[in-house]
Amino acid sequence: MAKTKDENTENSILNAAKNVFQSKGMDGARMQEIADKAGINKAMLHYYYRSKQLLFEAVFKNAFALLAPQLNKVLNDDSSIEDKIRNFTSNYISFIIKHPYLPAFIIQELNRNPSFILKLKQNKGFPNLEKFKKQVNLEIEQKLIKPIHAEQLFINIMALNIFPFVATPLIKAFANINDKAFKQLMKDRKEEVADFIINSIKI
Amino acid sequence: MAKTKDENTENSILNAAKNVFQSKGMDGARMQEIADKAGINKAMLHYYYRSKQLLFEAVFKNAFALLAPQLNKVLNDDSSIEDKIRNFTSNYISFIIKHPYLPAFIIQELNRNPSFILKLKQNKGFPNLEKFKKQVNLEIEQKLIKPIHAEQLFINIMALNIFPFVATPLIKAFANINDKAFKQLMKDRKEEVADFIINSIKI
DNA sequence: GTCTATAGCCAGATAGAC
DNA sequence: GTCTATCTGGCTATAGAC
Repeated sequence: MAKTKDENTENSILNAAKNVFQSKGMDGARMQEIADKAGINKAMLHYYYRSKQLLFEAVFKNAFALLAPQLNKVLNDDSSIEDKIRNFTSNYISFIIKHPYLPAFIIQELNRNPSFILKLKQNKGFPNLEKFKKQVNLEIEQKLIKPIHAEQLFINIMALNIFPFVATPLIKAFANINDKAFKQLMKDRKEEVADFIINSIKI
Repeated sequence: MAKTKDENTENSILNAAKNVFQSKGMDGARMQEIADKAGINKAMLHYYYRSKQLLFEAVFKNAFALLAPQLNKVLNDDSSIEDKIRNFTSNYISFIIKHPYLPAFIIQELNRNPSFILKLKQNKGFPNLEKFKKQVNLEIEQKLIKPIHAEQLFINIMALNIFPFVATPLIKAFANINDKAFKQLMKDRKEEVADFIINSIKI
């Protein structure tokens, strides 16, 4: 419907497709709705992207390409584990507040088709734990942090940062809070999550 | 296909529907596949459950009814916060290892249709944070644990326990591990997650 | 490049025999 | 209760005019 500021048709399609696919998923999305949101005709979708599958893949790859660099930041820079956790948590939650559908979308579609990630792993920017592992083990040796498996620490960081944005309706229902209160909780987490993790591992 | 030990048709349908809906989701599921898995005809599905929507709701409610008591355990018994966290973490991860699709299914379908949870909230067994909040605040006052908002602690407990089972393909790819190694990591988490949380909050 | 019209298929639901 | 056959609608995709 709204053309916002997409210069060309191809871009307005991709933008509309992003909205529809990320909220409805591949199976729930309808080409007609994407066409309507892009303000063009259904036939144009096929003219530019050949098929629903290919349009979906374009959206998915874009979404993943936004997420991956955020992770690489925590995995591959040279700051201390503590600084990494603080920076990552703050940056990442800010990032997701701007793209709230993104993590649930990626997770849902990977669960639907796990082999999809094999293609992504080919890319050289694909996140990798090797450097992070060495650093964790080094800081344990230096008695800077308590013993912990790097994989478990990594899972914990991911979980604490991402989960609330994936399970939003569940959390709002259990905590019995409205949208405004939920958003405030998420803002607070920018610092609270980092403190929580660091409290747990620092000596 | 396999009838396992479903006495009657209705049950074998529900069981087949559970498998298909939980792995494909509402939109991706096909009535034909459910019929095949139940070893009966497509028309029978409608005879017993009238529509795809109603069959789905039966599956969803069953799934949620399995999950809720697990949460109520941590929220409403009288043990200390520390004991609750240890018990919950161990029990919950054991539970999900037996039902690996369950959390992703519930979260995905609630994201697809968030208003669905309003109906669930009517049920008297629906998890509620009030008692847990009071207990957290009391233990903070008694200097047993560090100051933390009960909602944030609750989110953290949920996140650390549930997230890896929701984002399994992502974690396996990032950590570059196979299925066997992943399962071992999850078993280890039965104790590691509780230690991680308690380390963070205890004084 | 953009549109209308329609082909072709597939899935959910129903009718009706047994 | 269980089946086969079929209706009906909706969806992706394409043909073809402009």
